[in-house]
Amino acid sequence: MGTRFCRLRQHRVSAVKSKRSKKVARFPRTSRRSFRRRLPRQQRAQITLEAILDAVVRILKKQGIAAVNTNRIAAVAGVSIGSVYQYFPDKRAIFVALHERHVQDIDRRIERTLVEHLASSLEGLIRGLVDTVVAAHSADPELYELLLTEVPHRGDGTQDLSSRLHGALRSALASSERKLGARRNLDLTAFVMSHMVDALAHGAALRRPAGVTLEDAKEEAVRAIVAYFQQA
Amino acid sequence: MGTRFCRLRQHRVSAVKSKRSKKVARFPRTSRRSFRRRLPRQQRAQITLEAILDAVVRILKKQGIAAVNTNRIAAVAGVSIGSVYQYFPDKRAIFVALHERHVQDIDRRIERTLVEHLASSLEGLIRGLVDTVVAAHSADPELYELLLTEVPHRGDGTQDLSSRLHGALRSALASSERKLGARRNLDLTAFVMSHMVDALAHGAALRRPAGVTLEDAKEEAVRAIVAYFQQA
DNA sequence: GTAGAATATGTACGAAAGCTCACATTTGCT
DNA sequence: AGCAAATGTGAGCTTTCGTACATATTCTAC
Repeated sequence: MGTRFCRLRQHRVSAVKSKRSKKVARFPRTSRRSFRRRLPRQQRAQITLEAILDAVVRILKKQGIAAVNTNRIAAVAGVSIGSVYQYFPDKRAIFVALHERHVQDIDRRIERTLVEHLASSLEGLIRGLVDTVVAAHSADPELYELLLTEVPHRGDGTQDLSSRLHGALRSALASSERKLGARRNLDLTAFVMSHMVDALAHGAALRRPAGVTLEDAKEEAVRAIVAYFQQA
Repeated sequence: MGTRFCRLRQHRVSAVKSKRSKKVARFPRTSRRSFRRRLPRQQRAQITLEAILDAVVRILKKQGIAAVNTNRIAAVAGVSIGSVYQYFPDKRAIFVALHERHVQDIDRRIERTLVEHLASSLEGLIRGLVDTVVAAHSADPELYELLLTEVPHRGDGTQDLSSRLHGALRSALASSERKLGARRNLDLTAFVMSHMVDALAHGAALRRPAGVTLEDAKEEAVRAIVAYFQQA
């Protein structure tokens, strides 16, 4: 019963329902509704929006993707179905927004890490990034796994984790403090390093083989990335 | 119009449809139908099954995931909707089977590569694996991307590419021909290398930054993995 | 405090999609 | 040929999606 999780916000029930005019001209089904309906301008709208996304997460974790339908989302969020469709054009858009929220969370973490390591050695930066990505995935591994495998989310590249890391590493490498030999291709180096950070941190957090501790995996990941960077 | 792609196999239309007894006891909706309905024993059943999976791929590539519904799958496969549900308990299971088919394809390629490189140097093996995985992803990058992002597929770990690579690399490393220092943890080394192969090959095939050629990316991937392995 | 904008409600409903089942057809086997 | 098992069929039932809209509540600005 999802109602246990409803928000406490209460809504008065309308005392009177007027008769509806039947046979109204309906919105044609063929029109494309790929836009988000309404942008939240007030804080309560933002709360509603978050409640909807949180509801999806709860249903997903407790009952699986098959149980996620729009009516249940509304019920668990403690919101009417009408409100759901005021912010999302369709069910799929809800999933995309959920992914976006997750990606933005990781983005913020990476940004913070970059700032913290402006003066660090390259190894320090690498270690910081690995820690950050591991932490991001470890915070809620179950959810992360579900988002990755069960929830469709459109692969438009730009919201891909390693492409964010690529940009971060590229500028870090380009900064005069940490020069790399002129012979090296900046993009190529950043490409390899970003995919290594992503994959190894992800693997360390979620796909560790038996007999390998998280600490060992993180340390080895850092060693591998540094080894690559320092190769002759 | 999906019908253009229908199989040519024709079915006679029943001349007479008997009246159905109304109000029959329906299959209770609550019962779990997580099993595959029927196992194909004859060749035509296997053909039907493949036709269904191929139909999904065609719809997916031409019209996107939103257009993939069970009725259309049946139509494009040139099969009745009933046949679809004789082999798959639900729509989701079709997606899972599609993933399985893909994973098995990659598995076969990896197995072949391993056999081919039984006598090769480690670098040769690494290069072979990178080539193989890149080739597997390059064969149909669009489909691969769709499968990964749009098509839900349940993440049960074992069908994960890098865990297959892990096993392969672990035994390759363990073979007496290519000893690694006793100080090194076999699982840990295989863990890092498998994730590197997977991520870098995948990245090289599908997520290459502008200005980096496929060849460069592959070569750099091999260099990075070898550098890790050879580090002091 | 009041007007107007923004937000929320929820029933009713059409369209589409998921899925079932009684029956028809084909195949393998003797 | 003939029978059972395997396979295939498709009308139609059930569920979900998403819309419409009249109405109710809350926020913001003045």
